[in-house]
Amino acid sequence: MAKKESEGGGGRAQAVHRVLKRAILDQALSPGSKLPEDSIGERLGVSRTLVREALVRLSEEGLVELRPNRGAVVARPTLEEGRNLFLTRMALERLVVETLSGKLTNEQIGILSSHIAAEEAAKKERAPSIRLAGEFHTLLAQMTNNASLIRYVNELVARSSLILALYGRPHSSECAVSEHQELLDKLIAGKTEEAAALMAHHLDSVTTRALLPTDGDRNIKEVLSAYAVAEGLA
Amino acid sequence: MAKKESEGGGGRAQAVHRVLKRAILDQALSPGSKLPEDSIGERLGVSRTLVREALVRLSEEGLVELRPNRGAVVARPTLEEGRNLFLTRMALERLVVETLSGKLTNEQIGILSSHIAAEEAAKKERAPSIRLAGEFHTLLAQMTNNASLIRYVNELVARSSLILALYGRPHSSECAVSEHQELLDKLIAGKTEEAAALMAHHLDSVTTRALLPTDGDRNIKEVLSAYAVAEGLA
DNA sequence: TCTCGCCGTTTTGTATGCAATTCGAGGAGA
DNA sequence: TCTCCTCGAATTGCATACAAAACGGCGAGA
Repeated sequence: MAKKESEGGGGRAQAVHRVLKRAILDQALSPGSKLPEDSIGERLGVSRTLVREALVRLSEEGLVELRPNRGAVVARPTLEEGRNLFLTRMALERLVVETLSGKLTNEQIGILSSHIAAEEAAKKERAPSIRLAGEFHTLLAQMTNNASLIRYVNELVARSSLILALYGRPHSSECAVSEHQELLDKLIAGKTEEAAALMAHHLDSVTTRALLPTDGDRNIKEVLSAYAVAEGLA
Repeated sequence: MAKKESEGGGGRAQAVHRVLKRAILDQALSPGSKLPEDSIGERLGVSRTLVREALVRLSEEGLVELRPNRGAVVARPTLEEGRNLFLTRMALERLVVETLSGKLTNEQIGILSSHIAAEEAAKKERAPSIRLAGEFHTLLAQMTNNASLIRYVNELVARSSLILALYGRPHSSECAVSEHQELLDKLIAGKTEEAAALMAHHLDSVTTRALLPTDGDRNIKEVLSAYAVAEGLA
């Protein structure tokens, strides 16, 4: 009845995919890191074939960049891409909110509440709090039962971690836990427009708080990189 | 200056991907068709490795279903998935409209106008008119310069073709050309809300015109399939 | 000292081979 | 006649082998 191999959907290729994705989202592999097929395969005990498949998947999700003949690296979204990504995220999460408003079951409310509690508890540790904050959004999406919506929100949330890793202020809480609680309250009360506005504000505050680089050197690097890509200089 | 090999981004894997995608969107490969790795590879003059990579990509885009150990088939979205997909599409295309409203350049207007003219000209032929109608939407998305938005709209438009292939009425024009023209007018005039409403109506009319099966047997099959998946009977 | 180009090393691109799994036909038993 | 089992054929899962391309160091020339 129970499957072996640490559960998971299907074959080992999926497993490799999950491992890499997790490592990227935990920032164990930070943006720009090289992802050589053979060393990854050696470390994970699989052949390059499977690693390659996982890398293709990750590139489709926008988490890694596949440079022809030059290997894969963890994606390094530009500031501009980051802003656009949050715009897209807002459009989709608005749909999430509209779909869920006033329709949450008690069970769902319980799940969300305890998740918020977990966020509160982990507020001090940076890595888990980032992950939990993202999970709140994917959890909401999940509850819509809309497959494409779920997939895209998941993807965008994952990529948001990359953005925040690159451009986020070190000590700002990316998602204020209280905002999650407020949002949940509005959703329960069925106040769709207020909930949507709150979600918009929530995401917007993340972008303005995080995307405007605070310290000069980061700023300079970013400015230069924008020019560099425009000139094809990597 | 000009690249060889029928253009295209990069390696042959991408080429295989494009070929299959095109074939699926043209309905030369209809939903449910088997996609055996070796026969495809043989036909295209590449090895199974490359075909496999292309299939993985297509499955990430939702165009093919990858059944472990049982091969790949062209995706056969359910009616429910279709409805959800159009909901997601609406949310994203609303963002497209909001982004573009009042900001189209003359060059862009020209491109869109001549595209609409092409749609008008091809109105009689079924396959090209479906493709052109989709391209109008991807063209709009393209003009937002928002990479993630572009990607998702592209994907959703492509999958919409599958939905329409499965559930569309044979003789309804899926996208009324006149609606495209109206939408363009509103965009040029900068009437954002009217344009958004028009886009919503446009997509909604597609779903209601097309997604409600007209003939009884199709209806029955679909109803049964919903129950079947719920029971795990494929 | 700086730049450019050559060549060995490393890494990717792709084909192929073998093991494992699934599918389907045909036959035995009821 | 219908069901179930068995076995061969076809297909996928995965590893490996080889060719091609990119990276990096070294030395020649300015």
